[in-house]
This record gives sequence, C-alpha cells and structure tokens, in this order.
Amino acid sequence: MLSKKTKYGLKALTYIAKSEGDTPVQISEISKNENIPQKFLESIMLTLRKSGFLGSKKGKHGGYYLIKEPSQIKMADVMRVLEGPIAMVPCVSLNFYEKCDDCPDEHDCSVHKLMIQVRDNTLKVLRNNTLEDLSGS
Amino acid sequence: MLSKKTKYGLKALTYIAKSEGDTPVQISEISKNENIPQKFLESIMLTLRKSGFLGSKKGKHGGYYLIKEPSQIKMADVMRVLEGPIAMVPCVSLNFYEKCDDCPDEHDCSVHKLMIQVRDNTLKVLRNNTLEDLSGS
DNA sequence: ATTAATCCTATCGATTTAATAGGAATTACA
DNA sequence: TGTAATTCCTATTAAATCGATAGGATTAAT
Repeated sequence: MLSKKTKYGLKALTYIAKSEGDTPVQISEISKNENIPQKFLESIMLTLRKSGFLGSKKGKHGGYYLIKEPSQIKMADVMRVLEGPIAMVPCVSLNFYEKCDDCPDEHDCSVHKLMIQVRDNTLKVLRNNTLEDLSGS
Repeated sequence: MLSKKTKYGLKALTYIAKSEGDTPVQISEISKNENIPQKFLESIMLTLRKSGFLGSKKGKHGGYYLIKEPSQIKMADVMRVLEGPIAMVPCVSLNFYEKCDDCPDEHDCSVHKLMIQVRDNTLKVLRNNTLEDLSGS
C-alpha cells in the first residue's frame, strides 16, 4: 500500500508543476485545494526540499517551487524518498538491499525470483513516468 | 513491502509443491527447513486451507497437501488472500476498490493514473506466474 | 512592529504486524 | 483403549509504523 505521505507528496508536486507561475506556491493553498492536512503536508514538503526536489522561500509571500524541470523528475526517485524501497522485499532492492534472515541462499528462493520480476516491471513504469507526465492533462 | 505472512506462505506452498509425495507435508517439517516460526506458520496454513489452496489431514501423520495442480495456482490469487490488494491504492484496485477521501474526481488524479500503470504491470507478472513456475528449478 | 510564511523537533493515538500461548479436536497405532 | 502426534481455533502481546498534531523558532515582506 502506498502511504498517505507518498500520495500527498505526489499530489503536491503535481499541483506545483501545474501552477507554472513565478511566485512560489504555499502549503496552505495546496492543503486547501488537495484536501491534505496542512501540518502533515508541511513535514512532507520539508522532506521533498531536503531531498532536492523543491526549493523554498521563507517568510511572507514564501512557499515552494520546483528546482528541476518536471520532465527531469522521475517518479522512481520521488517514490524512493517518500515511500522507501520500490522492491517488495529488501533482498531484491537495488537501493535498499538487505539479506533475508530466513534464506540461506537467495538464488534458491522462489519468492526472490518472483519479486525480481515484479520489481523490474514496477521500475519500468516509475522510470518512464516523470512529473511532466503526471501533471500533463 | 511484502509481509512475512505472505513470504512465508509462498515459501510453504513452494515447499509442498516440490515435495511431490503421496503423504501430506507437516508444518513442523516446513518450519524447520524454511526457517519459519512454527506457530506463525500454523495460522498461515490455516488461511491457505480456508481459501481453497490447501487440503489437510488431521492427527498423527497428518499435514497439508495441494488441492490443485501447481500450474493452476496463480500468484495473483495467492497474493490477494495473504497480502490483500495488489494495487498500491484502493482507488485502482480491481478486487478491493474504495474511493479516496481526498479525491473529488479520481479521473483527474495524477496518482491514480500512475498507479493504474503500476497495477497493470504487477498484475501481468502475478498472473503469468503460477506455483509451478516458482517451484520449478 | 506586525504579519505571514517556512522550519524544526517532539509527541500521540490508532492500526498493523509478527509472533506466542494454550489448549481442543482428531487420527494413527501400539 | 490409551498415548502420542498432529491440525484446529481463539485470544493475546510486544513492537513497529502511520497519520496526524502541537508548539514554537526563524525568516522575510510590508
């Protein structure tokens, strides 16, 4: 299941991408229009800024803006920051690999084999889709 | 993330499929060979039996056996029983659909569009793979 | 100054997960 | 007939995670 954090984060990024204005977009505006609890969204925006997807301007008339072109923001990268690993088991994760406690040899594990296929197909989608694709009509 | 429940369940099914004997396979045997806590595995086997994947024999020399041919057991079906929805958001789930609280119109939701693609690709893999594929060398 | 915004850390309650406990029911077999 | 071995069933627990909130500190525009 996708966490609300990720869902809200994706919606917020899409909202900003669609805004296209010069002025930064405020949390309160996104919160209202996308029905996201404001305080929760605050913490998500903070994460996205610290991960290099967003820039921010503080104080009155402040807000958030994209740092890169929407077409350069891959969903796979956003997902990794907000949701964590894309793989369904750590032993097939490219960026968050961990050995399983119970598997003596993961090359001989049926779950491993299946989950590699799932990962590859999910990754294909998430690498192909950029923020531009999400925010396009 | 795949739950341990699902992971253990898949491993157990694979183990039984590989056993090929006439006698039912016991929980204690699976538990030892696959490093799965026995009591936990008990409850998982119960679920798999009640969902129609396994039959059981009680008492001494009892155990579990497959009811269908491994080639007839689709991973998508097993996953739905053990893990729940395959979709990452309920609003794109085929079998567990639920409307989102925050979306006035899900056809206008960027997350929705993306997650449909993810679901379709995941489903493709999970429908293509049967227990036979998992248990084959 | 005042107002309006982001920034930051901590915390809380609810839910889910992984696992365990403790026995009841059933069957094989000596 | 009795004992051991197994599945069956329900309840409980401990830990982790999730969604959200609290309360201010900091910064900038006017």
